[in-house]
Amino acid sequence: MEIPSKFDAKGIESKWYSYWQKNNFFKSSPDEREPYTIVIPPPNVTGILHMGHMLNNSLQDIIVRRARMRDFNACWVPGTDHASIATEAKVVAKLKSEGIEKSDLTREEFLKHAWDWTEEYGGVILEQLKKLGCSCDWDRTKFTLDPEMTASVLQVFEQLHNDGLIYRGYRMVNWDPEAQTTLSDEEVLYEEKNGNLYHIVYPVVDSDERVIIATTRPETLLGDTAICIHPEDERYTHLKGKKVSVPLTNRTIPIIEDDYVAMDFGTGCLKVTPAHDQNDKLLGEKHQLEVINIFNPDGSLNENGGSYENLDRFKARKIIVKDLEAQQLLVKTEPHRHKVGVSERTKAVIEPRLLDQWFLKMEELARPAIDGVLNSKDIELLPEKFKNTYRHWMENIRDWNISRQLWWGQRIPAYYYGKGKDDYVVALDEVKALEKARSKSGNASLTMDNLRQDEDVLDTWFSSWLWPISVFDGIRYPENEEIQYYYPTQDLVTGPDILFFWVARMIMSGYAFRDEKPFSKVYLTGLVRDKKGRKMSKQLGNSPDALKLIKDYGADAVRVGLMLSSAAGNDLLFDETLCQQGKNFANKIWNAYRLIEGWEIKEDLQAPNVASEALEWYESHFEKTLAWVDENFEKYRISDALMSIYKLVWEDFCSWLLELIKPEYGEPIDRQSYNKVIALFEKNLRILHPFMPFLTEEIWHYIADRKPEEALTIAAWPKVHTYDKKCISDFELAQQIIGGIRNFRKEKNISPKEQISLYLNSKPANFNYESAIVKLGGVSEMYYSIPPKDLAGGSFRINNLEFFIPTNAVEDPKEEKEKLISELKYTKGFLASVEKKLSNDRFVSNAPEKVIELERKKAADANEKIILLLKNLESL
RNA sequence: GGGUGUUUAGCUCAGUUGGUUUAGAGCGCUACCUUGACAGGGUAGAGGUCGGGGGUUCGAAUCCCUCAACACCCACCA
Repeated sequence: MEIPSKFDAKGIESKWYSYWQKNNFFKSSPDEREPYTIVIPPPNVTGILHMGHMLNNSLQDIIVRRARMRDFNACWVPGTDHASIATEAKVVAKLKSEGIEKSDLTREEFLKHAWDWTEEYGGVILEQLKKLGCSCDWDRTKFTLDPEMTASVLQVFEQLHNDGLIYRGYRMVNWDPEAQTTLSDEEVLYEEKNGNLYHIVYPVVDSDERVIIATTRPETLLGDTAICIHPEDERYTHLKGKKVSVPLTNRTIPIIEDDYVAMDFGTGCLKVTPAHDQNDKLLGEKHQLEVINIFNPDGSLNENGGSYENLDRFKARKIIVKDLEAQQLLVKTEPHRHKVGVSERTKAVIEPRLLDQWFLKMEELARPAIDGVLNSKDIELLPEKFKNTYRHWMENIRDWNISRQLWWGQRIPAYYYGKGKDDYVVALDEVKALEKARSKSGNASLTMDNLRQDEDVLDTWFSSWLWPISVFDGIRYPENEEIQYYYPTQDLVTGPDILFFWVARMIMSGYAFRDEKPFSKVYLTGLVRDKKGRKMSKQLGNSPDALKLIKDYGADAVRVGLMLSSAAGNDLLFDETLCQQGKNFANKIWNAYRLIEGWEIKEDLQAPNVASEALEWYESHFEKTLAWVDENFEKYRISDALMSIYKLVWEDFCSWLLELIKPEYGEPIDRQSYNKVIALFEKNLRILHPFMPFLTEEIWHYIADRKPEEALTIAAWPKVHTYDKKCISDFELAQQIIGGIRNFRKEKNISPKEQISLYLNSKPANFNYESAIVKLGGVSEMYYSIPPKDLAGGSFRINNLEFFIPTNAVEDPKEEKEKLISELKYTKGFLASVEKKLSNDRFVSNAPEKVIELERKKAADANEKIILLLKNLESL
């Protein structure tokens, strides 16, 4: 069969992916083997594959595939996240483009749209993962809004509420006026913005005096309920107990004192707006101030805004500033650069707002999660540097606001039956709620009509924090066979940006609901950045199209490209040329096979020495490399593992082994060498497979006609055997000598085709692999003797061996001399540094024996070499 | 403002508890090679006073101090 000279990934990827699926290689169910479980960090259901997904899912696939080959029961659970804010924002935007406002829809109508959207786009990202080669058990695909997932979430809510950990609180929350929802602190971004510091006059009541206050938000003066000064601020002490009138209103407010005020900022005098600022709220509580809310949910002013009612907050600000100016109550406007909180999703400026919210107490939940990661090492966090960040966050953990004013998500299972603060019950459904409400209120005549379910939904993370448990339905059925078998999972691979949102909370939920860690190891990948070091994001448009990369280079090449540059936990500067490198590598492997496949085999031919020696060396070298690869895998140094395989295949297998066993053009190869080289090539394919599943499976089936049960995907990962270390070091010497000959040829302009003679004074003990030197060095005659005196030629040295090659090309003894002198200079310098150490008494008395011995050997070798070089110089 | 981390070849990074030659890899670069696996290739080579300064030590890229640049996280003084 004719094999094309260039490897083309396009034709084979879907072929092998469906082959794997058809044969159920990715399916897992509990059996007698040891499980190896990974739950996928569920991507947003409406998301599309970006570089971050490519990186962390490639990593997971590599780990899972290797585990599968090592005869673990590998189970990679896929799924998607409903991502309430992100998805709802997308649906709202889509409806808007169709002329539909969310506010015109009922909850049910809106959810219908959202589900339609989910059904249309929800499978896309999972299909994209298949293109990348991800070996997930697709029959297990979960979605965080699946009925059984929702049931688990509600059950957990009820349980935590019963335990008194969930409570309602009137809290200052981050309000997004555009999405009209609260945001968690993590969803607020702070941006440096140019603003103004407005100096506003507050006239003191019954006095001619005026107090000047600096603020960045003049419109909030409508909600001011006090002015605050520092008790020791002499500029203002005489105003104690007085009142001021609020400009543009007819209200008067007290002057209070608190050392919270910074005397050196602004005018040292602070306006207090308890309804719209966290710190002001605390001040207000302390001094029992009135709370005046001046905003509507959409950020416009409400009835407390007086004549400014219904104006948008920013419009109101402008007008208020103008009005203040007109009344000469604005004394100064100075530019002020400060950070403003904006919504991560909508970019709207956050408005702090007091609202009834649901909170989860975290301190108690955090305790075992702190211990498990930091003390008992029950969970390993890689790389370790994230432990500090983890500790810092966990030890200062704050209660979690779990309610969101959205529709897309699990609706909070709280039902109100009366007007009182505690007139509500938490129940899994309406029927149970009614029952509970009747008994709690003592009113048996309550009906469904009296019940009103809370309007809010739960934070998305409140469902994903249960992910490793709920995908196996371990919340509802804690004793089920699957959760018992697969939990705890092995590895979690994700980005450091969600260490707190998600990872820490999963750890807490694992200990809380199963009394056991959710995973043994957390592997945090770096963020993918572009060449300029910027984080890849849709906004910047600097993220390459993941699917286009796969199309252009092939999935294997993209995987290799990503892995080559991703040291654990370090950010990864992604450059498309890495994919080209991966593609070149795929082609190299492809052509290595093409070479072997093209050989004619002759059955009764004796294997030449050069081939059997080289094969023997590669066998040992493979074992040594494999041991190193395994070690790197254990440490999650996937990049290093790949690099050593890359070099093994490209350099050792292709450039050394194949070149050595390659028969002369047109000549056949013996059966024994052929079988061995094929067997070794197959071993290469096995360890390459987790990285490059498509290419390797393709070649695997080219090599032989194989049944599905012999597929590479389920073949065994090789076990490390003992190997011959001497054989490796002897071959290394031969490699150096061949390098020396090649260098000599280059310097003397001797064509690689021209055969040479090689002289070596005498044959040293470890001088094996002569056949390799002869073949790759282009040596026709090898002499173990001193070359005849009058023979023209040149010399070079490897370690302390001196080689001589006769050639007429050497015309320039001056050049030869210079070379010797520079070699001598280097060696002398080196010897001097070694002798300096050895002549230092303190070194000799303090350093370990082994180190000293080593230095002595260095000195002896250097001396020997100097003698050799001097002799050469003399003879010139 | 508080914290964590990074700084080694043109680029991206290793360097495993301080001691194996006077620091390594991949890519890139330079020169030469190419009808016979692969130019998506081969061979050889050049390239770094390990961010600056100070200290500990017989010995420092590695430990300590200090300065600088950069990155990220946490808090949010109106």
